[in-house]
Amino acid sequence: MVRKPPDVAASPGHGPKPLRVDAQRNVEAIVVAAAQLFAEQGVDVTTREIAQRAGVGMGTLYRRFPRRADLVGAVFRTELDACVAAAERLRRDRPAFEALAEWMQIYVRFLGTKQGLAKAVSSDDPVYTGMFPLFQTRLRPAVDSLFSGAVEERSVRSDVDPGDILAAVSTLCLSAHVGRPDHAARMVALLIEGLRRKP
Amino acid sequence: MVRKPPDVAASPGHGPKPLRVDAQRNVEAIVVAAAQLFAEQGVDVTTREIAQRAGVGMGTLYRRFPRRADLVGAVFRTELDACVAAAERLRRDRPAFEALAEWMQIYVRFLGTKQGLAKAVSSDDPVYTGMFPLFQTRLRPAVDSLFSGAVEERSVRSDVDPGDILAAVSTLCLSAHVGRPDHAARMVALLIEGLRRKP
DNA sequence: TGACATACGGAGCAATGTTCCGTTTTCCAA
DNA sequence: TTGGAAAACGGAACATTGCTCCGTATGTCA
Repeated sequence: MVRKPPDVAASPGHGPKPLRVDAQRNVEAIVVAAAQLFAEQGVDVTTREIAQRAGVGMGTLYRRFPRRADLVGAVFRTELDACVAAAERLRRDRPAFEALAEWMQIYVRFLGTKQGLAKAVSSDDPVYTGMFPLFQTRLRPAVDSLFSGAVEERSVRSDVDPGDILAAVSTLCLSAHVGRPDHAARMVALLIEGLRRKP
Repeated sequence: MVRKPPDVAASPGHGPKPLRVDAQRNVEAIVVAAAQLFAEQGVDVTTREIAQRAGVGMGTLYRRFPRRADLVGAVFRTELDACVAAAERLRRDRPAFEALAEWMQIYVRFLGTKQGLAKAVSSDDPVYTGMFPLFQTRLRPAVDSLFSGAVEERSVRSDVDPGDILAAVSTLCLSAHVGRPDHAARMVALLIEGLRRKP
């Protein structure tokens, strides 16, 4: 019953079939247009508007992204990479606890710029539901590394699941409830504090 | 541009104008039907279905609840009271920190049964946006009382805003991201732990 | 270079929130 | 008790929006 998501990334060389050049061009135009519009107006922009901005028809858009959610997912995924890179950099350059705490705040700010995606992610649409696990999958190795560093350093408790923390922080940040913009940052700080190993 | 929410509670005696008896009956039928359907199928049930279950026409439903969100809000508000009552009871019957921690877990479970309302609350529709502050307003006195008890008892830090904590816990619980059902409970426990006053 | 698979565009479909309006019911003053 | 105005009712019709269909155009390759 669940439709298979489209295989559209065009990773070099090995995929089941290369897209025709016009198709490839259009896919890229669509993702760029969607990213722009999401940033400008939130994830609720209509598919019509996205297609128009990309200079393609509805049919073209839906051929590549059979469900609206697939497009949201594609844009989302694209923006994830910088965050992973930041984690790796901190892990290398800083003491473990500091790296962990600081990356969390970076992550908070990163998600803060993505307001409006909360709705999408907390929807019960299967495609969106899958997006959150994706976040986990993608970020997990980096966060695990930060965590295990801190555990070795004996600066945080060892009885918590890094995945849980990641999920909690994401939730906190993606929520549109936050009144003052620094609310999420403070709550995350508190969470990290609860994490610190007691002497 | 923002429509005024309907004044439909029919608090005894003083309102601007009493509803006609048939109208009053229908309002109640609608709220009851909506509550049932939200519980059974989530907040996404169609207005048509709600009207049908309530045995009224679309016109009747929309006369009382000009926007779908108004109805969601009405149901939401109704379910809030039990939670406030629980807080007051705990405050009376238990040591302060224990009361605080336990109420949080009650709140977690309470919200846990309301899955699917996350979407509504994190929407950017002005009516929904106002719903979260309402939660705060309604629960705030009870939670403040629990907190100030614990602060007097010197068992929690005094530099945090109870409202922040309430918001964070709500966010954590209303989120549909939680994989295992006890995730929220554990995160909240961690938050409370971070709250505890260090010796 | 021609034939065919692939891709394109956009009109049209279905679902759903919301409005409109002719009909029915309640309420109250005479 | 009753007559009529105000309030309320029901549901067909409208607007928006995600998504599908299909006749036409275009890239690809022998």
